[in-house]
Amino acid sequence: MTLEEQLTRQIKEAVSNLYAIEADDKQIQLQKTRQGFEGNITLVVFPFVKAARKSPTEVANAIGEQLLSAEECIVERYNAVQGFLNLLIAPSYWIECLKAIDANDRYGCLTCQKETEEGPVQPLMMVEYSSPNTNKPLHLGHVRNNLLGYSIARIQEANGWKVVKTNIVNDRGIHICKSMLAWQLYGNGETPESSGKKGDHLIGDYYVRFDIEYKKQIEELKGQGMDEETAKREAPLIKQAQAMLLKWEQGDAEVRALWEKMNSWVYAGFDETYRKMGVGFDKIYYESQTYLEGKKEVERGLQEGKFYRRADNSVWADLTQDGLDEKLLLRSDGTSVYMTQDIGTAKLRYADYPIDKMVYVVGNEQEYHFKVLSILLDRLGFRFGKDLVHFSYGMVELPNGKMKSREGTVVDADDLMDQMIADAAEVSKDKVNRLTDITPEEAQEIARKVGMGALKYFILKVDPRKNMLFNPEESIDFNGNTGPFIQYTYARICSVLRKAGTTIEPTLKGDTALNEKEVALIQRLSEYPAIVKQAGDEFSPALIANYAYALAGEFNSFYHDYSILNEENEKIQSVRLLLSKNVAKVLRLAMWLLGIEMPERM
RNA sequence: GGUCCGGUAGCUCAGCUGGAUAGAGCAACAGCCUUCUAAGCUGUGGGUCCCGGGUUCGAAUCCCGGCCGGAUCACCA
Repeated sequence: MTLEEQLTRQIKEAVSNLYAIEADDKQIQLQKTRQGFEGNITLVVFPFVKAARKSPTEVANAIGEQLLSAEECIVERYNAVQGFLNLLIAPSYWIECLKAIDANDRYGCLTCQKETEEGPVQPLMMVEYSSPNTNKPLHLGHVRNNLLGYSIARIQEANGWKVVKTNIVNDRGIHICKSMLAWQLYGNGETPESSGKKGDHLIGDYYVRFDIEYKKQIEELKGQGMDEETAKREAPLIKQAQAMLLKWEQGDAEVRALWEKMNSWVYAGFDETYRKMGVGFDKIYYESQTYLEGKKEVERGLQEGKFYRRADNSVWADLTQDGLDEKLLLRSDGTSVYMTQDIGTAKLRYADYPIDKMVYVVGNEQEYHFKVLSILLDRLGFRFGKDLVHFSYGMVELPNGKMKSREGTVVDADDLMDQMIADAAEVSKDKVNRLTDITPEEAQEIARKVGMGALKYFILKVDPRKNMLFNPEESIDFNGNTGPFIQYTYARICSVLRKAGTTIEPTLKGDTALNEKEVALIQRLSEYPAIVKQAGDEFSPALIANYAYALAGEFNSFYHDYSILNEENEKIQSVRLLLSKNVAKVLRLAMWLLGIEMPERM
């Protein structure tokens, strides 16, 4: 039972005795005691003042007295300030609390079950993230997506779900044809080997090239007196790309061979990026393998009168009843669009897995798309349509606005990661006073963990729903509210524990004295499971990050003020060791949920 | 124009399911390493919580109306 639960029960009893108030949980408002007041936890008594017909202070004092005389009293002292009843919890409670935390290696991991005919089972959540297009390398926007998706998967696992991480690779479509066409026209047979470029970067360069040449053609046509709209439609390059897409859908051998070759280059590049980022998937879907299923579903919907065909042969869904527009599902030339593919992918996924909850980690720019997808799936008779969750996160913006691949104003994922690791290596070079016995390989490994930790934390600490700013001119910090700060705290504890040597047995007695900072730390540790729960409910890695920062900060303050290894009182030393060990454990568990590795030395 | 999201210190962000004196980090300034790792700790300065109403014992937080910024409403994905 948590502290809050115990107190809630006792407070209910108290107000019932005192004022005959039958309080519900919502009225029992407990919060952490504010700095500057004595106490650990505070009851807000305003909700009882009216019914009690007493002043707030009187009510607070009366409840305080009741808590002191309660059976299994855990309150040592109390003080009442206006309507706030500050409670100081007895040290023996905190010692027991610490022992319980120590005994649990999977502290903070919750269980979750759903009832079935065969008994309770773990429910399954599928998390889709990353979802790259195979026409360009990953950039910082994708990094946010990948880190969020991966972290969300781990957080939901900690909340008791069975999680299947999935990736839908957008490996076909007009944008892919643009890269292919540009390579065909201007590439002179260039390959990753011949150019020394990573495959995804090579392809990305041709995607940019297409746009440059296309724009030239548009300008030319406009110079001949054509209006912009027509020029965009009539430019030879776009017509060629459309023709190529049509050929692709018709299975043209030559186009397919080119497509296979170029995609294989991209996948080799992506694999490297994912490995460096430390993310992975349990099941990968390719749109080239799901779009036909989508087309079939659209055809079915058409036959069942749920969609309609226009005179130009294109197929549409009328969503005006749902307050939305009309949505294209198949182009007039019969080729499929994004929506078509997503319908097919969804169907296949539900056929492959007993999904209880489907989560799409996709940017907030696609909110309309998922609203429509949900309605379309529902209309097609899929029970899961209504339940899909679009985990909509904000954009990463640069000081001069949004990133645009075609315009080359992107922060490349590979470059950024390399830069972070190089910066970390540079910083640790200055830390000459320690780690003298370390090999260059170990040093590099630490730099990798620290650099990636800085990057991941930088991104994940921000509320995922909000847009965030990245300034390439300013390197990501290694001091203050950062990943390395937390890693450093962890490394320091590891160092202390190494020097303490012997394994620490939790043989603590309830009468051990605790200082304020020790109590604050234990209390902070005790909050962790609730944070994990909340992070799961709200899909927010940021809550975990902020928690870890607060915990590390409190530990650093404690570490500064009190010695652990030089403490002469054995009882006190063993409490401090046990406390340190568990702070390290929770930091590691929390950072694990963010996908951040923790170096034991740095 | 419709819909959605945001606006908190010079900058980047917490806090937002209503509670005490609105918090961190960075940047600036001042201290702390013969003592468990100074990627640390301590302190100083810095705020019309976009504006105006309303609800309430109490509003950065909830409601309404503005202002500003972003996203979206494609035979793009």
